[in-house]
Amino acid sequence: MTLELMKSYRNFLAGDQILWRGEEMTFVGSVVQGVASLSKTLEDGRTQTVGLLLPSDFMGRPGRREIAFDVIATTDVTLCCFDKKPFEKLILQTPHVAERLMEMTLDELDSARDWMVLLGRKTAREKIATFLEMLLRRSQHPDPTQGTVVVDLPMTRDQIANYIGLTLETVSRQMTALKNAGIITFTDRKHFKVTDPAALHRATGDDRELKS
Amino acid sequence: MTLELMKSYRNFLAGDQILWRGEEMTFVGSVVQGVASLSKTLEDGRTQTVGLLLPSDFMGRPGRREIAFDVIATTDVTLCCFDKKPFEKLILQTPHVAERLMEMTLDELDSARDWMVLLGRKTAREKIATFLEMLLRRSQHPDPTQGTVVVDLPMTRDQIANYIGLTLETVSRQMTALKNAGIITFTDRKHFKVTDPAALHRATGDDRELKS
DNA sequence: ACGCGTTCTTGATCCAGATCAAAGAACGCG
DNA sequence: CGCGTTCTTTGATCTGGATCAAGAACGCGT
Repeated sequence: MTLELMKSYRNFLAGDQILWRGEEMTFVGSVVQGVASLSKTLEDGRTQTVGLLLPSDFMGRPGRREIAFDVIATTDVTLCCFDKKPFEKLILQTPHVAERLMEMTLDELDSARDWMVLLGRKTAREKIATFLEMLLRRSQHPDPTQGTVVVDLPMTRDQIANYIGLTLETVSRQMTALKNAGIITFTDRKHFKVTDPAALHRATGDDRELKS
Repeated sequence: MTLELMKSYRNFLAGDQILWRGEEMTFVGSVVQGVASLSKTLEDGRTQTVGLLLPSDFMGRPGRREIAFDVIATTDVTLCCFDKKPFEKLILQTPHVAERLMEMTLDELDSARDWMVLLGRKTAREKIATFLEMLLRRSQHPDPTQGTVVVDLPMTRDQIANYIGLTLETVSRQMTALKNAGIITFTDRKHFKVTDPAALHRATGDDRELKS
């Protein structure tokens, strides 16, 4: 009856392919820990990451048989999975869950569109700033004292480049530029602090707006 | 009870702003004829079109209070509208409609992601080819004899540029390049024929796949 | 038919970011 | 601890598309 009974956990190592494009999906689930990326590949090998799954993000689309992109574990990942069939049954029975799912899909659509603006119109620096600000916003601040918090940078320069439509060299250069501008500092390659959040936001090119 | 009773038509002239970003949406609806575009603007005026509404496309997101982008009439547009409140009530009562809505939202999400690949990774020529092929696919062939059909190009070079992340000059150049390559011909600025659909597809950079 | 604003094409030049190349860091792993 | 491997940074150069700048073609109203 309840979701609890049909729940299972799956683990993947960094680099593992979780799902292949065109593959039939047998389960839905959500990310417990780690990061996974949704990506598409052109015939000649160029790839574009079309979405990131961070902890708490939902994966899978009830009602769809197969998936339209590859899902790859960016870091080691733990997924909380439900078999698709019973899950779909549950949706039919509980309108509340269906509503929530619709809500989440609309959120995904909104962020996909925001990303279209980034990919189509933003400069390299604005892309990096937007990406880092997004990580800051989504990072759970274990200590939300408004002091600078260390943010996890859970991917390589190359993976970042694929997500924001640049090359890894440009990613590297723009990140050091942001560092030299005194906006961020790196504790190591995979962790950074935002020393000047306002300047970071200004560097994104977005309208000033703090919304939810 | 039925949708028919709460239906109304609204007309807009080319260039009219149908909805403003942040505005509260009072209705949902679908495009009867004409084309509308969904677009976002950066603080300095750069804009990116994040979606096109062609005839039969649905507009509006039940459950969401306000809209996250501007909706502008690209050509003269006729909308078939329903007041949002009663429409939402209808959804709650008819799971079938809710399902259909979910289906459409997932389709939108998929095409948004395809567009992310275009914006992030495709060359100018591939962008144009992809755009034209999309118009060809979506154009209702009044005469589906597999001869070359005249396709409507319902927007200016500038609007196209905003949709595919280029400048209007590059759009113009690449379209003449495609013409010179013998792939398409123009009857006038707003109508073209695809003389070599296979070559057009090859020019898109996409995997060969004909799916639905 | 004519004039005028708008849109489109074409040419010349420029530049942000790609590409090519080569050192440095960090990271296992035996 | 040493050593190959995989990442990252930094430098030098190249280039696709942007930008700047005229004209040419259209479309519309009178």
